[in-house]
Order: sequence, then C-alpha cells, then structure tokens
Amino acid sequence: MRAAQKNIQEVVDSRPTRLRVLDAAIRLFVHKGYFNTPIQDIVQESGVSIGSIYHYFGDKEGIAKALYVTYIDRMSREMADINVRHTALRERSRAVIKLLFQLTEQEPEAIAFMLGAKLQEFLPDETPVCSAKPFELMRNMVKEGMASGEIRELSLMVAVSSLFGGALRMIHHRIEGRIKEPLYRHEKEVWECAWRAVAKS
Amino acid sequence: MRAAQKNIQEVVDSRPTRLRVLDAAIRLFVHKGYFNTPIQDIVQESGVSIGSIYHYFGDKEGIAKALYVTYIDRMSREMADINVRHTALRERSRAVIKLLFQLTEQEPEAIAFMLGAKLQEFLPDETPVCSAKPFELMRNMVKEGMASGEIRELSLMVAVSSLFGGALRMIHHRIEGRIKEPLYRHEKEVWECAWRAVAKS
DNA sequence: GTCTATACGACGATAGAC
DNA sequence: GTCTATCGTCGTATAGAC
Repeated sequence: MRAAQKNIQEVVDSRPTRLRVLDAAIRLFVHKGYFNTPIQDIVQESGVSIGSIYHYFGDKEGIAKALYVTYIDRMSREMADINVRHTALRERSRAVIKLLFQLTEQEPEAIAFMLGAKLQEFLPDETPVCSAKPFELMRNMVKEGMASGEIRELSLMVAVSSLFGGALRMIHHRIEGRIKEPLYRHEKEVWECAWRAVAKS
Repeated sequence: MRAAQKNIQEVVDSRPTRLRVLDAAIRLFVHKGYFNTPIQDIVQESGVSIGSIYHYFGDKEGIAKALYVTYIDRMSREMADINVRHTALRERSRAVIKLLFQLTEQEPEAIAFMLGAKLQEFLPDETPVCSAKPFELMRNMVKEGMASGEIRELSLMVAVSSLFGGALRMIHHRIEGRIKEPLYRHEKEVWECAWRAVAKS
C-alpha cells in the first residue's frame, strides 16, 4: 500500500517545481535535442536551480526518463480506453488515428519527444517506444481484426504498418513543419486510405 | 571544369583512408548515436589517426556531412533512374519500395543513418532528409500520378504518406529488429496494400 | 527542498614533428 | 598525408550552506 502510493507519487507527482522542470525540459529536448541541451539551459528555462533539479531527478537521464514514463503511461491508458469503447478494428483504428492527431495538435512536444526522437540513444534501458505498451496494444487490435476476418490475411507487421503508417507519416510531416494546417482536417482522408489498404475486397 | 572535378572529388573521393573513416563512422553513428561516439572511437574502429581524420574532415560534423551528401546523392540518382525507367505511378511506386527495401537489406547502416537518425540535431545546416531531393522526387511522382488520374484526388501529403508510409514503417521495424526476415519477402504485400490505399475505385 | 559555488572528467580540436 | 602529444572548454554532477 505504502509502496504503491510511493510509486504513484513518483510518476504523477505534480509539485510545481518538478513540473516546471519537466515542462522546460521537453520543450528544450524537442527543439534543440537532448544532447544539445545542457542542464544549465533547463535551469534558465525553468527558473529552477541546478541543485533542485538534481534533487528531483538524480541525473539528466532521470529527467528524460520521467518524461518517457509519463507519456507512455498516458498513451497506454488512452489506447486501452479505445479498446474498451470500441470492439471492431474499423472503429478502433479510426479512434487511434484521431487520438494521435489530437495529441499532435494539443501537445506537439509530447508527440515529438515520443515519436520523433531516438530515445534509445539517451534512454538505453527503456523499451523503445514502438515496442512499448501503446504500440503493442495497436498490434493486438490488428491481430484481433485479422483473426475475426474483418481485414485481409496479411503478415501482422505489414497490416499494422499499412494501417497506421500513413497517419504516422502525417504526424512526422506536421511536426517538422511540412504540413501547415491542423491534422484533424486530414483525419477522415487518412483513415479512409488506411482502411482501404487492409480491408477485405 | 577544374572546379567541377574538384567538387566530384570532394564527394566521391575514394582514397582508402577517407573511406575507412566513413565506413567506421557510419557504423558507430548508427549503433551508438552521433553524440555517443567520440572521435577516439572512430580512431580505434577505423585504424586512422585523429590527425588524419581532422585533415580530411575538418571537424566531427564534417564526417557526418560527408556521409549525408554521399547518400543523398546516391538516393537522388536512383530515384531519378526510376523516373526514367517507368512512366506510371503504379510502376514507379513499386520500384521505389523495391529500391528502399533492397537498400535496407544491403546497406542497413546507410538507411538507418538517413531515415533513422534525427540528422538536424548534428547537421543543422543540411536540408532534412524528408525535404531533400529523393523525397521531393517521390512527392512529384505522386503529384503526376494524381494529375493524370491514375490515383484518387487526395491532399498531396495524404497521398504520399499513404503510398509510402507503410513501407517506411516496415523499414523502421526491420532496422530496429522487430522484423527478423528480409524485407523483400514482404515487398509485394506492402506495395499492394499501399496501392489499394490510393488507387481509384 | 532550494540554492551557489566548485570539482572533475571527457571530448573536440590543435600543434607540430616526421 | 600521417602521426603523437597536448590544450582548453564545456557540461555533468557534487558539496555544503541556508
């Protein structure tokens, strides 16, 4: 009980200073890159002293790790929600793309950090994002959809890549500024293309 | 004339030492990351002294830049070749996917460096890969295919992302080890999914 | 918990002989 | 062109007062 509370507190602790650091850090990591961001920049951007930062996070990697677990956790819960609210892959895949596009517009830094950066270079002990729970849930959706005959019989990875690859490319283009307008304007079109790729007939 | 020769020499110069350095560098950059690779590691891996490395490349960034221009140049030529050999988007897109899959199998480090790394973090002055010539050629193929009525009318970026997004995802999965078998085994399936996504009817 | 000041190590880059 | 030896800086992390 006490251990569980402690774990929860470690992840979702919302004390101002800690949040101020994480907020500054993700912005800097995304815009300049992890290795191009000295702690000193985080000190300036957050207004928190270097002593406090090390007090909370132990080392620089600890800051990145805190961001990683926060967002993996959140994405996992949202993916699990989708699985509960919908039963067919048709609706599930649509909801996944909608969710990812929404996140990209509402919190571009979070998505850029999770999908854009090569996290393994500075978080060597964490599971790579595309092997982690949210993506695992997406693969399972597709697996079920194929088993139930909702989509064609394909290699699993081909089906997953074909169904979500287009949306993920759009997100990359949006993050890197090659798409100017909000992604939700393309949501329907992107999903329709994706669905045609794997649908029966 | 002489200037042209000098330019060519700067790009494709194949003196053993220079190549040994580039060969060692791309392996280290891909497997450990640019920022996790001290010059000293390149010295060891290549067997070339640090003095010679600086003689040829000026600084560390110069090594990465040499790799970048080499591969952009090569990919551009191969994409242009595809444009010459085929006229319809149907065949062109198929050839592009085949080419990318082949490169991934034959020179995984080159593809991982160009598509996997976030080059802008250490090559801030170079055009991001997805805005550079090879990808520009891919976008033009799609543009022409849409103008000639070969595929449905879609936003250009949606069409491009849908047509090549699946293949690019497969490449990422292959590079990161989530796909064990060679990509050419999935080539036909991947292209068929991609084509269904954008094809008419 | 928060801060300032400082120690320490690593890495990029240069000098200069051969 | 190639090498060895060396320098200077920057950035992580710690010490220790408040």
